[in-house]
Order: sequence, then structure tokens, then C-alpha cells
Amino acid sequence: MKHSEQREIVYSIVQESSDHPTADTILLRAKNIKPSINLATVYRNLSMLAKTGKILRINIDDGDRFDKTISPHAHFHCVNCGLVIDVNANDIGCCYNRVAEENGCRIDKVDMVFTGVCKECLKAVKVEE
Amino acid sequence: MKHSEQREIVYSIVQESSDHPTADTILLRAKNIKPSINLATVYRNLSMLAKTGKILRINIDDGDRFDKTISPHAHFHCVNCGLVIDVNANDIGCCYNRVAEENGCRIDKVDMVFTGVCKECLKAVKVEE
DNA sequence: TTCGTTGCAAAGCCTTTGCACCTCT
DNA sequence: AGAGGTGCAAAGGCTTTGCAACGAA
Repeated sequence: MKHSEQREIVYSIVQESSDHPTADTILLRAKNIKPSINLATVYRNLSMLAKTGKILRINIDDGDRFDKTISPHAHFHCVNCGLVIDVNANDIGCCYNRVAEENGCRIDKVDMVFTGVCKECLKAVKVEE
Repeated sequence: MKHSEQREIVYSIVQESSDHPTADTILLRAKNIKPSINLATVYRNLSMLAKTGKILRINIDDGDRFDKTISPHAHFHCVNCGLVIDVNANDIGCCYNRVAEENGCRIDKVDMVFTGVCKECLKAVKVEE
């Protein structure tokens, strides 16, 4: 992989983000550093970085998110405000091997996503009532 | 919900399928029964059935799949041939409650997807070599 | 020079929506 | 009659791709 300013920017943004940004959000943040950067470039670099295992791509109902943490872990997604947070699920590691063994397959990644309504949004709903 | 022939067809196809079909596949199977049925109708009914908990919608990298089994369970997805199978992961049930408690959130569903290469495709790759 | 990378615009895909017509109840 | 369902076509949202120009090795 050749060096490129754009790729470095995209990578550093993911590294500095803990909010699991979408490609679109990453574009916005990248534009603050290099206004000429393009959405296609962001997508190309995100795909490349994910494919080479430098970042993680997470499948969320309303679009993909990107994560600096590459070790297998789970996520919670709030359907109300879009929040995505890491959640504790150290059980995943062992599932990984067990499932591979039981099915004779090779596993490259695991996505575990809990979907629901977060603490803050639950509060807001209660206030409304 | 009013009765409709199309919805019944869509529902029965999901019930009879164990291959986690896509909306498109379901359309094809539905056309065998009622050729005039439309993709939009299939989508509308799948969404409705999933929302009311009669079937399950699964988020797979390359498009959504639909599942007759509604109790929380995990899936394996082969990136090579597209196969989607259920996998044993009874640990999911307890995660459900623990994650909700730890984060003070309400959880409506869990998606757990293992992605990799299935047994058959692994064989094929080995034969090629 | 050479080949990967970028920006731009266009295309692709999957899914949803608007609308007039139809059909259950 | 009236609310909900259907087919069709069009729009939407996210992501990828073709292409000429650009930049790193």
C-alpha cells in the first residue's frame, strides 16, 4: 500500500473516534483537515483499511460504522438516537472457535449487535409521558 | 391487520424456507404461486411481519435475510457462496439481560453473525490448489 | 516511468414511498 | 363505505466504479 495523505487522515480519524462514526461523519471530520477530500476516497480507504484488518467495519441496521477496536467485541445500537457503544461480551471469543469447529468452517469475523433504546432515550420517553 | 393473499404467501414461504432467503428470493418463490405479486408488496409484508415479530429480519453484509425462527439465535454467513445457517449459541439469551442491566437500556433484538467461509467452499478451495 | 490514489460524476443495489386502483370487512 | 393492501414506477440512501488527472516510489 502506497502512502497517501487522505488515507492517513481517514485512519487517524477512526483512531481518535470512540463514537463509531459512519463514512459520512468521517468525511465531515476529514474535511476539517483537508477540505478537498471526497466521499469516494473516504469509502475506498475505509474499505481498504477494514479489509487489511487495520480498522473494523460494523454492520448496523441504518448503515455501516467504523471502529478503531479490532478485537472481537459486541455493540449496542440505539434506534432512537443512533448511538453505538461497545458492550462487554467476552463470551464472543470462545464462541468463535466453538462455532468454527462445530461447523467445519473458517470464521473471519463476528458481528454482535444489540438493538434497542439507550438509557438517555428511555429517560426522555418517560419525561414525555 | 387485514387478511391478504399476498401476505399469506409471503409468510408461508418464510415458514417453509430454512435457507434464510433474501426478499428477492422470496419474490421468486412467491411468483410461482401468484405471478402478479410485486417486489414492493413482498418488502411491505416482510417489514410488517418482522415488525410484528412473526418472522425475523437478519442483517447480513450483502443484504437482509428472513428467518422463520424468531427466538434469539446466531448465524453463520459464507462470503463465498452466500450460505446462511443457524448456529448454536445459547449464550445469547443471558447476554441479553446482562447487557440491558449493565447499560440501563432496553434491548429489542440481538444480531449475532459469524462471517467466513463454509465447509464446502473450504473444500473447493483446497481442491483448486 | 509506473502504478496506486484522488475527485468527480455516474451507476448500482437494496429498500421504501407516492399514487391510483382494488379488496377485505 | 372505509380502512387497509396492491402494483407500478419513481425516488432514496448508502456504497461502489469508470475515468482522466495526479502523486509517490
